[in-house]
Amino acid sequence: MTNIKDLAKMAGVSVTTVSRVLNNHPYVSKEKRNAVLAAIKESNYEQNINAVHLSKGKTQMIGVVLPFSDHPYFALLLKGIAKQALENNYKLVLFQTDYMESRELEALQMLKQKQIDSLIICSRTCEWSVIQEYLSYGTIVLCEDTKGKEVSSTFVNQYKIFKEALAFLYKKGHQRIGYCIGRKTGPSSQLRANAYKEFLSEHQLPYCEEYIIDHCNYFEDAKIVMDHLLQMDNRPTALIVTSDQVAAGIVIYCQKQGIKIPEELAIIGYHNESIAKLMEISTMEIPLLEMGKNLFQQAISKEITKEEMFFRFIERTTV
Amino acid sequence: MTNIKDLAKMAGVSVTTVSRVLNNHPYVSKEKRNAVLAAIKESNYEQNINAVHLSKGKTQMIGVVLPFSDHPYFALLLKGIAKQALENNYKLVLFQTDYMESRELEALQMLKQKQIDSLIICSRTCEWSVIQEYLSYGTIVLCEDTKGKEVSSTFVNQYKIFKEALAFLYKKGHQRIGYCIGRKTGPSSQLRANAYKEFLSEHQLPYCEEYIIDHCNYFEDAKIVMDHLLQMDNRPTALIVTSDQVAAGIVIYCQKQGIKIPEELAIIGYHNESIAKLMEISTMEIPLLEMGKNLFQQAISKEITKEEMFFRFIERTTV
DNA sequence: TTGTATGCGTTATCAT
DNA sequence: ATGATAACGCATACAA
Repeated sequence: MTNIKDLAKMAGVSVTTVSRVLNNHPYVSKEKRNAVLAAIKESNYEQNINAVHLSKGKTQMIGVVLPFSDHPYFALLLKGIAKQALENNYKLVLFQTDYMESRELEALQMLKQKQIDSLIICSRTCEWSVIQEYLSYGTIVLCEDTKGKEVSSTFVNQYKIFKEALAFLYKKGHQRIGYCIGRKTGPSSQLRANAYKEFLSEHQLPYCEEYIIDHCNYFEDAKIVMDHLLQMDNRPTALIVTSDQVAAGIVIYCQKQGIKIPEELAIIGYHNESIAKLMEISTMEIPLLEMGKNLFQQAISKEITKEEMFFRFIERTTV
Repeated sequence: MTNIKDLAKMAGVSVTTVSRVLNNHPYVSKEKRNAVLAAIKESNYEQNINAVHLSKGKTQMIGVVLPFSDHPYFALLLKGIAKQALENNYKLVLFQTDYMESRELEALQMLKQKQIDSLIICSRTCEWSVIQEYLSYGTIVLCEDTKGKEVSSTFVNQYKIFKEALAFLYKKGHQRIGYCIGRKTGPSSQLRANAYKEFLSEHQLPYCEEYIIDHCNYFEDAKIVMDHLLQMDNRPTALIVTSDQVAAGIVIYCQKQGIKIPEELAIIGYHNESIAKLMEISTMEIPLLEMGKNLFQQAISKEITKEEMFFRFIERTTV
């Protein structure tokens, strides 16, 4: 492996000069520049990027924390981030956490160790207080409403979305409304739970634990939902499902079981994933690609900003 | 930021000793070790990983090249890779190429620059000859049958899979068989095209350009397929679709259009994605998670190995 | 068991 | 415009 020193020798100049042409700095004569260029070509030279990183104290790499990459929500978010990273000449380091705190900590650790310049946490498991400790080591960006906190974030108003879905269903005459979520803990679910409880008390409806179904992430989780529903005495007439993928699964199951949608069970999905368009599932559209782009921009920006993205209810045939 | 030198001073030892306790080397007395540990705690010290990388010449990072992360095929592959990376304490750098050669070259470049120790190329765009040039800079792993070449690979026999799907359909009485692929170029499609042509000539069937539909990656691409199909005079009676996601889209479209499956159109999907189970789509199962794991292991292994994974036809209701 | 000295490959500072 | 040389922070061969 030839290095910058070798180049200097070959070209008959100093390492400084070599570094200058390598980094397109001014103040280097045409002759010397050409000499260096020739040496580079001849030696098949390549920068050792780790040395550059050490010297500069930056890596042009950004970490992305997400629970799993094979879920449309995160896959789309990631796609948006990746697109923007590419345009800005940054690399992405992926942390797939499965919602395990230890893995999120690893990512935070890498920020502290300077292996990544910033960290985008698409869905956090750690308490806010632990994330806070790492704020001084680099930019951290979250995908939730961070209110007065000292971090940038791009988010949608999960509370409002849920409220709107509930209101729509109520207006359609539904009184027994259930919902499916990915995990009970986590900031979004918290907001949804609040919205749900408020909705119930506003309309003096009873709270029914059974109506909340956890661990709904993939198509196949629809089976759990349906099994759960079918054994209930007084099952909900409508379901808010926080992922179109799961909503699609439920629709298909209902077809098999002969349960009419929306007459016997109304469904509102989330995100407006492509399956929702295809299957004509009513859904709360969330601009995931845009959010991904935004998250990335915030990751490389010096300023702390909070950007709320807009959602939109799309009425189709399942409600 | 306190560094190893500061620690040494604080603990009253040499940097070497500090380095030793940092790396859990033997030959350091309890007292000194404790002194160092205390200094670490007190100073809130953290290794600068870039310096470690430079010094060691390795980064414990592995690159992953794939066209897009929001496609079940690649998302699943990635999930398998990520799982294994985690267990082996490696980090993943993601290269989303959109099938653009320049982006694949960037990844190759990073290998050359030593930013990553190895590179896993899930789907390549570059010619083999250009990849070959980078072999000396680190381990490269491919996801295709690499025959006699000097690279490790984990793959399924795309030729055989396609042949088997065709044979099955033929046995069922189909003579006009079309197929949908993600892109016409690329190693897999080449093999499929060969299998297809051989199949046709074996059974003295006519080759019909129209029967091959390109750019089928997502649910929504099913629309293109159907539009294409519906305007044909003599459309195929069966379709091999190299992604269950697209297959699912086609099934749904057919339901809407009143086209009976499998009577009017038989369908064989690929991968046995979860949507295929749910919708009871016949499919060629491919162990993507396993392949991902395998790819990773090969990436960190010294030896060059080729591992063919087994596929399996799962007959359900669409054929 | 411990420490000294050197190397890793760059960039940045400061002369000239 | 050019070049010595000092960082950057750590690992390690070698010496003791």
